[in-house]
Amino acid sequence: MLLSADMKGNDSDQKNTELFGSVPGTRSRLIEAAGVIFSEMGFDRATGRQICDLARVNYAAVNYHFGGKAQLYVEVLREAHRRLIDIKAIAAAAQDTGPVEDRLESVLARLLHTMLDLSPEGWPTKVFLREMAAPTTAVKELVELQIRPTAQLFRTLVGQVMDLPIDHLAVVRGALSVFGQLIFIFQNRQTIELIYPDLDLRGNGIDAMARHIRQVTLAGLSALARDIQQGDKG
Amino acid sequence: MLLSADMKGNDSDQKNTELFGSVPGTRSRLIEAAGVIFSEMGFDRATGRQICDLARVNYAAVNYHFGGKAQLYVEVLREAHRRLIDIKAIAAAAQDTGPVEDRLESVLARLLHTMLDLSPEGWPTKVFLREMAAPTTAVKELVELQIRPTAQLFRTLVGQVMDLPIDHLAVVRGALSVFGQLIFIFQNRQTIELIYPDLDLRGNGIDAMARHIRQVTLAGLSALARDIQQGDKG
Amino acid sequence: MLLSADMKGNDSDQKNTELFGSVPGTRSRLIEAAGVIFSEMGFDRATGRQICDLARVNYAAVNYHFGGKAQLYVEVLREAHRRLIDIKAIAAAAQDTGPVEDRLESVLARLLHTMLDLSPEGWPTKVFLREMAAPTTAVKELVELQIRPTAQLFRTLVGQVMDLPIDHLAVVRGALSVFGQLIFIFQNRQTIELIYPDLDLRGNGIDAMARHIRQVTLAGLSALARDIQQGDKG
Amino acid sequence: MLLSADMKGNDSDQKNTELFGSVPGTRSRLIEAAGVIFSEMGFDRATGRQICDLARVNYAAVNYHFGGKAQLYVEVLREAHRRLIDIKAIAAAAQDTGPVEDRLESVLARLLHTMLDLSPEGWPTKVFLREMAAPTTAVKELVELQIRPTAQLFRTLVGQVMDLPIDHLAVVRGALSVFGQLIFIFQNRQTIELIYPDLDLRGNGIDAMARHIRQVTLAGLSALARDIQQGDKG
DNA sequence: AATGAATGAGCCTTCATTCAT
DNA sequence: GATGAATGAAGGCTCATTCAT
Repeated sequence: MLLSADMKGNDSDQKNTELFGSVPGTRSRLIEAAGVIFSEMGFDRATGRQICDLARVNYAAVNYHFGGKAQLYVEVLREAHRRLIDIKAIAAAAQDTGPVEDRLESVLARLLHTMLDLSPEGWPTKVFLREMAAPTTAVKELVELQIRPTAQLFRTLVGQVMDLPIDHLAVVRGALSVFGQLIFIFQNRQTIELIYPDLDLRGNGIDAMARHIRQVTLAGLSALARDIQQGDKG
Repeated sequence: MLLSADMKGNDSDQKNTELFGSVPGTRSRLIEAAGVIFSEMGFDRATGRQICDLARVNYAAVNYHFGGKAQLYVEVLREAHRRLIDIKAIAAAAQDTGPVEDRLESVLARLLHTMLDLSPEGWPTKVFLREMAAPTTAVKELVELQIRPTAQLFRTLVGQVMDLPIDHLAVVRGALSVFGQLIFIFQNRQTIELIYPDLDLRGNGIDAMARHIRQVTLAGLSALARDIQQGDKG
Repeated sequence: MLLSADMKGNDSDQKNTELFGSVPGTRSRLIEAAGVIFSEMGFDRATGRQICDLARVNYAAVNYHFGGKAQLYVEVLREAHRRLIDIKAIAAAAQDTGPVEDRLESVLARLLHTMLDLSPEGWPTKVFLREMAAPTTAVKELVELQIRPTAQLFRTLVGQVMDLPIDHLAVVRGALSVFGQLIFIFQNRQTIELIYPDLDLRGNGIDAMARHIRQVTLAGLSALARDIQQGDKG
Repeated sequence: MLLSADMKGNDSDQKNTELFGSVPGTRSRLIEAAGVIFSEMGFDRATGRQICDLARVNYAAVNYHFGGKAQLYVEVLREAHRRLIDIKAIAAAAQDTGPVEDRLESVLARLLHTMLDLSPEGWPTKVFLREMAAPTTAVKELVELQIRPTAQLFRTLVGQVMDLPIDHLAVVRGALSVFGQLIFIFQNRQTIELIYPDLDLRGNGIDAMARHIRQVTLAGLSALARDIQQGDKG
């Protein structure tokens, strides 16, 4: 392989991308298009032709710029990560003062909206959660950079709700409960919509769903915490 | 005759050919082999050649017995769900007399054990979670035949737990909450183990996790139901 | 090959065919169905499945009874020949007394009707004329048995019209002129109907076409004959 | 570069790449090879591998250049008709001044020579007659682009010969008479030579045959026209 | 006599990739 | 830097055929 992704590196059409918003440069357009396609079809089902058609570039450009479909995928994951620093903002919000209930619901709503957003701009989250369910070797890096902070955040919040130390196993399981209800909806969205067509996962229903999860979780975890603190070890 | 006696003895044909078992089990061997391959590669990446090689069957047998790769896949999904969730047993448990809480607990325990007791190497688990997360067109069949009944059952149970009509949106969301906590672990086991290495999802930890979900869910849904019936519409 | 067509031979279900009109026997049904399919699709395009479906017999029956698709085709050609002895009747009519014009038109009309008949019973003519255009090795036999007599008939008629000896080259060419106008319509029927949709090749238009050919041919050949007999050697 | 100089020199790329001839001629070689194979085997029996082997081209080139076997076939049909009947020349001849009879004779002579002068080994002849006799779905394209204009031209000429309006059915049938005599020989040459071995369809006999058809047709149609105009409606 | 099961060969197509400019 | 042309490797499927009963 003559051109490694590293060699081509970080820029060289950023000049186009950033300055002239209209003609973003072949390489950038490819990543953007690949993000959209990969997030919708997954790595296997996505074809180079689809991506290049969407990016309006030559079909050989994938190999020219990235050395292959796989390397393009890695680059897409990296770009997804870059955009998802947004998570930090969420974490900041979680550390605000105020009742835990409000902070939890705010975080839930934000995440749900990001995940269920249908606009093509939402691909970073999607491609990223796809990787969680079917990890490739490329994902290890992402786990450290994206998932662990988010998980840590939930652990913190749940620890506060349950009034237990952060490394108590019940807190870990509690974080999974919250995270699970959230991610499950995203990861199985199509199937859910098939089974429950009267459930709105696109408009206002998203907020309702966030509130629902908050309510169930708070009550459930509080009850559980009470049990535990009365000696019923998990 | 290409099938030697030991070949036929080795695999699980006998238990697979149900009711009026047909004779040599080519069909069963295909499903079993396809399950293994599909669970490892996914539908797209799996090739008919791999499956037939593993099943020690002629390559045209897929078409002869199932009409194509896609229909074989559907059959594999059916078999997977059949092995994962014994709906009848669940339904029976759900119709037992006794407090709703106990019945829900019983159903949950059953599901959790069915899902989590299986080693992650078992293809039914893998192929099933793969499909729910990245639905192919085959999912419609599966939904109608297998998932919808299960979902309906959950809706009924949750409706009883919450003492709300089955088409109340809070019941639908409640069913998702329960299902979500289960399936999420299922679908993201690898990632979860990466992030929470101290959480045991293979040995005794399974029971602990089961108890956790049961406790959170029951308490959470009950509390939510109380709120709703006091006028706080979900 | 264990069973050659010859070995299976001529009968053994003729008892069914002729006596019980309702259940004609596998072998007969196969030939009949194959005739229909071959006449419509040609040998290459016809598939064994189509034939067996139409005949409502097992898919392996073709090989069982005939030893293969090719041998079935030979048998179909033979059967076509058997039914086309009808030609003899035409020849007889041609030798009737009466004006040549009438006899020619009668023969033309008869042939045209047979050729353009759309009922599935018309397959013998069709499968046979198909062979004329794209002769397989199986056709040689048919040429002798079917085509040569018909050609001879036309030569006779044309000879009478032109008042020339039967082996005069002008007579041969004249026969081709008549035959050509006829066969061309059959062999290119679909194309003709595409180009001249207002031309009726199904109902009364057939008779009109026969009369047309008779008129053109008679006048044209007569004129040509006059020229020749005045010394203008063809 | 796989194409050696002699390869490129041998075939007829130069004359095929019309107008803005592209560079290496893979496409042309494919059409030429496909013509040969299709003419010998028919569309169904011909295989892409045969064609590409003959063209010394990669097997995927068919799809790349034409989008599939079917579209390649259409292109071959177009090329065949282009070579067989130079419509423009015919149309020019038809619009010459002078008596209609002369113009018809001129057109007929042209067609006959184009068709019959070609050795039966020339694929354009074969593939074209094959298609008219056993139309595939590709025939519609061909009809619209090539056959209909030619047919229209004949209708015009015959209409002038017969002094009848172009949509008179007798004109349509007259055009068929002319066309039929030509094409029939074309399509059934093998069989004809089998039956009339003393008829020369390769050497000087072609001219004789041309003159024959011209004489019969002119005299026949004229006579028929006289009859019709005297009230004997066709 | 007849059939359901199973086979093997081969075809058309698609895909990611490389070549040459 | 970028692209149209061309490649080769499979992949899924269909077909005629054979096997075993």
